[in-house]
Amino acid sequence: MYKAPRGTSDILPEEQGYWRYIEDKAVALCRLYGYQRLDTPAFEDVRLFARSIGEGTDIVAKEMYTFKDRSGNTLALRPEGTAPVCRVYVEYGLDNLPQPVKLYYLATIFRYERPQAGRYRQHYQFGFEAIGDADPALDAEVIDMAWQFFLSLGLNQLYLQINSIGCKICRPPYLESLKHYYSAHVADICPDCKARIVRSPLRLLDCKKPSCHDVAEAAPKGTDYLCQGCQTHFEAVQRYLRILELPFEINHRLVRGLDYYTRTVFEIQPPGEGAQSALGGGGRYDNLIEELGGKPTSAIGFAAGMERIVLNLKGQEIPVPSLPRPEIFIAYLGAEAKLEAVKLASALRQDGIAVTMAVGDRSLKAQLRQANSLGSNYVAIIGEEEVKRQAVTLRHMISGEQQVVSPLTLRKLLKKVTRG
RNA sequence: GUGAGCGUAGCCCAGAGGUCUAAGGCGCCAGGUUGUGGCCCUGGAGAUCGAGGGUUCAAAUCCCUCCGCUCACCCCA
Repeated sequence: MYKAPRGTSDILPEEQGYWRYIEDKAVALCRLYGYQRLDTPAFEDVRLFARSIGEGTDIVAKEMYTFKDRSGNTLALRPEGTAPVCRVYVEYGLDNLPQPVKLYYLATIFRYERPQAGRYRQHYQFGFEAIGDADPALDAEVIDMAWQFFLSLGLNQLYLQINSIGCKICRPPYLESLKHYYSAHVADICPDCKARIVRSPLRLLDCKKPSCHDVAEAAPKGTDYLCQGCQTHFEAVQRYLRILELPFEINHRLVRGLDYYTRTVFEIQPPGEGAQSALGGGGRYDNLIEELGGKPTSAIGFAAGMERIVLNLKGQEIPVPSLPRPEIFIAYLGAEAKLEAVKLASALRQDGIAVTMAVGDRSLKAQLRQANSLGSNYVAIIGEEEVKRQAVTLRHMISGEQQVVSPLTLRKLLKKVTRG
């Protein structure tokens, strides 16, 4: 028997309420903040990702779904959402629009990873990017927007963490100092961290092993090494966040896994200890557009994992609106009545009313049972009696009241009742 | 890539060598009402017990291999 590939999942009708809920909130949020939707292909030239995310990152080194197509081009299923947006910005000359350009996406992301709770090989991300300005007020607006998104979903007790990882001027000296510090403490750290000293020093700070905790706590702080520009920027961001009354905290150990980040990085965490728990994260990437062939352009963005949001909505028992149900179910008894039922269903749909018609010539009892489980408020019953009288029996499923009316009257009644 | 746990009907699961022709609940179908749902009652369908091999007089149950799922590490949303 065929099964969904490892790390992928099917979103069955009964789950769709969560997804519609999240998407609706995302779209409403983007309207409020002035972001426009952008859809890009599921795959891109592999180099777009390799260059932007960083050759040394896990995502590029071992997690991309890379393939050659029949003409020999090497493509990759998108492993993140920011690079394609930047590609579009450069390719279509969006630098000619008033800046910053604000775009959002709801898209599938693909990474070849070992699946576990909240981590999949295909997942959905909602993300938004503001490209074309370095104003710290824009950082604050993006962080605010991310925070308001989760608030609008009804999620509680979230943590907002921010940090600054500097720029290409002040980060190298900091990394040197970090390496120097850790080299002096190799005896106290885990084997993974020893490897990180060379491979990805920033990640040293992120190690969750208790044994490394003290060493990381005492490590040089990136914010102490910021150049004048980055320092001023970071302070300004915090000032705006305070004005917005966002409950942020500075986490000196917050770093992010993609190479393109500069200055502000931030993450939103749910309550509890979950393993790979970040609901969303983002940051500034002031060099990326230029690296992709555009003019030097500052930008900042955010992305959230939709599956993790669903997980948290369920965990916090947040109710989501139920999906639409048929307004009326049409039951029939006998071949002649069936013809009338088909006609009535068509007429009601012309009126814009959601109709489910019974099929399969089953007992009235079975048909009503089905109407009940579909959750329709009304059932129209057409049997021999009704055919003879050119009428239908309209049953209200909540009160149980019934009346015999003409098809025309039925249409008028339903139009009135289902409006609004 | 590493480690741990788990695979019994569509779903949740009992079962721990013979009493298993595998129990129960949900769901599904039908009847209780010659044309009336939700509650209740009755009945029914639905399981190569993940696959293959082995031990044994006897395997859902013990052993091995494989496959799959889950959780954790790594890393990320």
